[in-house]
Amino acid sequence: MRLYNSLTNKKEEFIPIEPGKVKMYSCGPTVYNYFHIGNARPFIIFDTLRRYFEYIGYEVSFVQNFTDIDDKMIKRANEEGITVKELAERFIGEYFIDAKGLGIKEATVHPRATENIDAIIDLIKNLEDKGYAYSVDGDVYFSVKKFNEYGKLSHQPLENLEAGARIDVEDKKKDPMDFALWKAKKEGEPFWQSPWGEGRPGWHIECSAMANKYLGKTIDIHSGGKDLIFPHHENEIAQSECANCAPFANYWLHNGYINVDNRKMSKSLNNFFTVRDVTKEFDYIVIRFFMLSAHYRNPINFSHDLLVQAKTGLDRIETCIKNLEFLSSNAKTGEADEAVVSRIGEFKKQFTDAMDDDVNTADAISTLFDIVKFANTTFDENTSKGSLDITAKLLSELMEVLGVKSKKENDFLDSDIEALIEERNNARKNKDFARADEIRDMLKNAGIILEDTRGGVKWKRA
RNA sequence: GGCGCCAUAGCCAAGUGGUAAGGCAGAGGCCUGCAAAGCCUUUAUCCCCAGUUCAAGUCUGGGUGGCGCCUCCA
Repeated sequence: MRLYNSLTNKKEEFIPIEPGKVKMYSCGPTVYNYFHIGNARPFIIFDTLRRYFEYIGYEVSFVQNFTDIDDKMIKRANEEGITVKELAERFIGEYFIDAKGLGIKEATVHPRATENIDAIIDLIKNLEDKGYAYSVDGDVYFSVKKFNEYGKLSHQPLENLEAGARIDVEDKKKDPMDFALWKAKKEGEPFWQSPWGEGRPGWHIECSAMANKYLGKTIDIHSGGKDLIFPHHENEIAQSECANCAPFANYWLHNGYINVDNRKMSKSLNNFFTVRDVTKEFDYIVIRFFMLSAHYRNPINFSHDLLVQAKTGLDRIETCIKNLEFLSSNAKTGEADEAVVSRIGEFKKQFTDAMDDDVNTADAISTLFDIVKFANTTFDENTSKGSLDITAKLLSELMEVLGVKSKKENDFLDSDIEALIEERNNARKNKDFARADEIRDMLKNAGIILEDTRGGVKWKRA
């Protein structure tokens, strides 16, 4: 398996620290709002990578944090007139609702910054002891100049980064590039006791502390959106490597942006759509399928039309699985055809080759369509049950790896539906097409689609 | 100013130097009580210029256009 490593700007063969195991850390949301489509991309992409690792037999430890204390949290909580903790509880709950809908598996651990203050303080103390950090009036800063590899992820020499650095008048930093590890308490803000007095952690330090605590000094893969490369990930590297005297992450993976009208979707540009809003019109799983339809490092435009396209494409695959199940239920029992078994093996390889190539989900999805085409053109009511079943199984399995397998339900009981279909069949036999269409329309309105085929009537939930 | 990314059909999108996957949409046809689903046929020389090579969408150089990071941001 080859992965594009932002650290080296190259695709590299993935070699885990421990054979058969993968330790992944992915930056999670700041829980002050519903997350938007742009936020969703890394969640979906790296969940897909995680699923794929599991599919090919790896044991994955996947850590994704919640940032539940920072400036944005405090601001929003004040606006809402609730505590930061209440705000966090609320949006962590909302996160899980959307994440579940999007097929994002729960991480092995979802640590929260506020529940790991001890680990954060220990890490800062460690840095201070080693001379990488200094305190001023209850603030603690990391001294960037002490880490001579600073800039290795963003591939920028320190001078270049400095050129753009903003110097705050109030700042107590010794150097404009230095960043806060710990912030002294301000009036009305949540705080914790520390060796430097009452205060709260800076943003970057939490990821270093939690990655270290839950995964160890060196992890296999650290991932997040491209916009986290600088300064967030650069700072994480500095903190972790100075504290541990060990490489922080062997592979750094970064996804491209979601654009709207070719501009980056972001909160500051205020051109974002929350996932929750989009689900008013499209299924969660359509959003996921849309995301996976392009390579994760490329930018993708977000638009209504593209979601419609995604939905239509996804329907084609789902319909195929339905059709295979239908044929199978009526098939004369039989062993799978040798030729089919062999084709299935080829398709599976085609899929894994695509995924092995830096998680090329767009190519992997084209394999699904190839299987659909194969099934649609070669199978009919004379096909053996075995052949139909292994094909349906592979399709379902690969859909599951991509996390785009939908579970549709509605209020109708299967037995009710079957009874109505029976009634309609009788009407059709008697050429009472008016009644037949009436039943079909009624079911359609309830989200059940009927199809008349040579083998009988097929139905599916829309 | 520094660093970097992208440019493939109406839309989306893959593509290890050897003569352009796949999906969506459109057109025509088959099947069909109608519908749905499906099938068949049909739609590109890969932004421009120059170069390397027997051979380039794929490498090199130069343009043009779009975007991003350098400041909170997935």
